Amino acid sequence: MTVEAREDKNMMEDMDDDDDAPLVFKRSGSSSKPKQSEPENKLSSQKHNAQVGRQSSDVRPQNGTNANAQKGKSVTSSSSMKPPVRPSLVSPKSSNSSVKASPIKSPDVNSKPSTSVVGESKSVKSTIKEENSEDSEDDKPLSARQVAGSSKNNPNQTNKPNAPNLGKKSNVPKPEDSDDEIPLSAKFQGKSNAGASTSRSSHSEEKKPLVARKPDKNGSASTERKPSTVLQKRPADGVASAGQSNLKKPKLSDSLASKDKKASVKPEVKAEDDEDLVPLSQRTKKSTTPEKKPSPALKTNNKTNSKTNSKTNKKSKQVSKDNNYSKSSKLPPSSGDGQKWTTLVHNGVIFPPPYKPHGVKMLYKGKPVNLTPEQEEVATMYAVMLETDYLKKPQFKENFMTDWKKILGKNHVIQSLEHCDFTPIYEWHQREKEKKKQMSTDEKKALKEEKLKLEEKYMWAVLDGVREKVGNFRVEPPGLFRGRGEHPKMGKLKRRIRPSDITINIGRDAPIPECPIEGERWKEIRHDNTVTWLAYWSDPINGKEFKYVFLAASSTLKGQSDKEKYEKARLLKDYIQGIRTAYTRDFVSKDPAKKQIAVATYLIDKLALRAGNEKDDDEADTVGCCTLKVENVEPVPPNILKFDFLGKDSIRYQNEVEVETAVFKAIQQFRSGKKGGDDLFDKLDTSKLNAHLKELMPGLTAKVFRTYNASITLDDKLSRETKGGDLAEKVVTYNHANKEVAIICNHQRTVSKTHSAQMLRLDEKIDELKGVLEELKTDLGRARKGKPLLAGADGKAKRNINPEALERKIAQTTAKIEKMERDKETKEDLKTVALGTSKINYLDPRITVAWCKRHEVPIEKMFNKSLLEKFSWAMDVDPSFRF
DNA sequence: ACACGGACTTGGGACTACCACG
DNA sequence: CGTGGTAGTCCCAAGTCCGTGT
Repeated sequence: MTVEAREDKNMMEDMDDDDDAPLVFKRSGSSSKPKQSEPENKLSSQKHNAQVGRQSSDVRPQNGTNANAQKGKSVTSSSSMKPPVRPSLVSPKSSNSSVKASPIKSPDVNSKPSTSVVGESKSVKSTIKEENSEDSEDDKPLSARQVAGSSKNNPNQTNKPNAPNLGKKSNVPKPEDSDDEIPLSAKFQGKSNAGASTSRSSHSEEKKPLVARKPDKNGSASTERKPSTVLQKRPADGVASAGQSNLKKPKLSDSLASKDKKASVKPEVKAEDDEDLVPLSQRTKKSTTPEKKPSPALKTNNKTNSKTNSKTNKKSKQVSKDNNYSKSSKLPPSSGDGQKWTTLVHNGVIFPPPYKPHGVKMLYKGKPVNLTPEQEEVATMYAVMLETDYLKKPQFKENFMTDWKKILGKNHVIQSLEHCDFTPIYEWHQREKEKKKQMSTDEKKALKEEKLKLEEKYMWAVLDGVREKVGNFRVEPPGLFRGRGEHPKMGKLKRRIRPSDITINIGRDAPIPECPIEGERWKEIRHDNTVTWLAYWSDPINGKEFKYVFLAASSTLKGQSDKEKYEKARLLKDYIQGIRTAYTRDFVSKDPAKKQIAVATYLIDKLALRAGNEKDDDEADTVGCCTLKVENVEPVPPNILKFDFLGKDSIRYQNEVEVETAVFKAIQQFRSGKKGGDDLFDKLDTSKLNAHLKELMPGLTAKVFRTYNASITLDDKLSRETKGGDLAEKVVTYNHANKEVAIICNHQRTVSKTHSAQMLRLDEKIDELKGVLEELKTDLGRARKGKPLLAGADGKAKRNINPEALERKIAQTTAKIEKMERDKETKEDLKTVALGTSKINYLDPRITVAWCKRHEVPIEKMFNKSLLEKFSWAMDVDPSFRF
């Protein structure tokens, strides 16, 4: 064992060296290309994700300030004591949006797609599209649509056109934008086609193989899924390339070698990208379709392969795959059987340093107490949190004490938290922090380098010959669990994770990472290429859950998956109209289950609500669409629904929305005869909902609506609201669109503690500038009349300046004031809205990249370094790309 | 039909690095 | 040159969704 490990090590190191180059995208220039081929593949397959979509703007929750407040979390400052604060606030800004669903034209929804057909469909669509071109409201978010309908009322939204149909919706404070421009709906109808229905998918049955374990080198047992045979070494190429990084070797057979592949691939790829050109509808179809559905044949192959697995298989597999389909079909290699990689090399994970006792004594009933290092460690975790709001929560304290007592032992002097005084430890900690802060820049730098050196080898993995960043190679240090909201387990001790808790997943031919802690060994070694994790351990707080180590977001693997997510959302565009028509029809279904599904789908589509899985009692009490309680939705006649509930992360969602009468009535009916805490949708859960959605579109799940609505909204707003203007104005336009999306998705943040002070300071500065402006104007008047200028504030006489110069100054000052006022507005506006989350997770980066290209905005203005890396797959999109 | 195990995405806040300012 | 505001990172919790075994 060890031996082997060693070898690896070397390898890796070498590689590392190569790369020093820090960032840079791994993929080579064309970068995306290579990948592309893969991505497609994936689509087809399995799992994954679909994601979300969203819609209209109207809906936005009102958050205003309140929202923030609500979150209980936060704030460290203790001063305020309030307990957990949560929601109190809230008042929304009122908005209501009205939404209506627009009924739209086309009839049927269901359409399930006929399979094949891709080509056809495409063409069809295209035609359609062109004709109608614009409109289709479908593309737009519901809300938007509605709004339009409602027309006047909604000020807010922005969105969509008024197409004829729209339903009405309401209002909300936002101004209306120009929605009008939008076209109408035309398109929808056709869409259906496509898809194959469903399922195809892939399940890879094989996956489960299980595990036989054998002891392996590290002593840990290794499991293998299949009978594997011998190991072959990893293909040389893999290694080689590894060093470099770039090309990923395709899984293909060696022969294909990257080059060929690329070449061949490219065209394909191109095609995809090109789709952009094509009308939306077409595009989507094209791309998506092919990708998604693997031909049966393929699947089979894959499966078999996978099963067989083991090295031999691997190789052979690959080959075969390639041959069979890969290129032509576009399927992703992985697609069929769920294989995610062929070779995987990494160095495992790094552990936090062992606890270093500080010896500072806390007081119990006023007297210093001796604690063992273990006891002291836990006491310190608590002491450090002295100034946080957590320590105001009884639940937290109780859980902490329960766990700490286990370590103190039954007869320890410390029996009650009440008599504990952690101040000495807290102060010691503050001093340590201060010391650190006071270190010179050089010292800090040295420290940083030292750390880097220690961690470097863990930062990278080589997957299929490509060097990729590892996301979280640091094992979580022990600490006190900080749950969000009113989590029943907050304050519990999260114990230290040891190597014997960790399962490593690595290529069969790769050396097993050396266990970094002397005398210990890994729990298990696996060689499962159907998953992407490099290591995992079970969560010490909730033993049923796992903590995984994955590749970073910038990796090809994640990039592919991300792209598939957006492609799926784009596919929804083709189905959305039919889906909306269908659920609208079911609002009045006699079948209660159907009716609930229809209403729930409507809410998910219109409000971008999350699915809402069931939760255990030992988790914070939060809800999503399927788990909404009667008390969370209040119908206000004639047709307004007031939502108020805690969603993911205990973030409050408050919104008033105008809905279609049928929905309004349905909600009233669902509520009747129930208590506040009862489920609004008693006949529904996420699996039923998603099963239904899958019948409407292959791979469709609730989250896809969020992605769809978020991306379509951005695309729509950008195209509608970008006027000429300078760079700064364009950026403002983008951020405005981004903000709309964040509001729709209810992405909030707490108001910074210094927000109000900052606003005041801005006001002061503006006032000051205004004073200067007045003075300049006075000066100008005098200068024009030839009078000497008045003395300045400092009492000194000013030099006389000619009127032109004064005018210039006035213009400058005026511009400065305007800019500051704009900045101030934006700041106030965004104080509770977080733009980052949607940018990272919901907005198809190709929309942004294409927009930047079209409007000559440097992409760096919109994406920071991490985002650029994460979205490297989207960089070469055609400027005409539209979601 | 379900409960449950499992894998992967999404999310806000703490922490840091960094940059403009007085 | 300290500072404070921020933008960017890190951290890890909390969701979604799939497959499975019962």
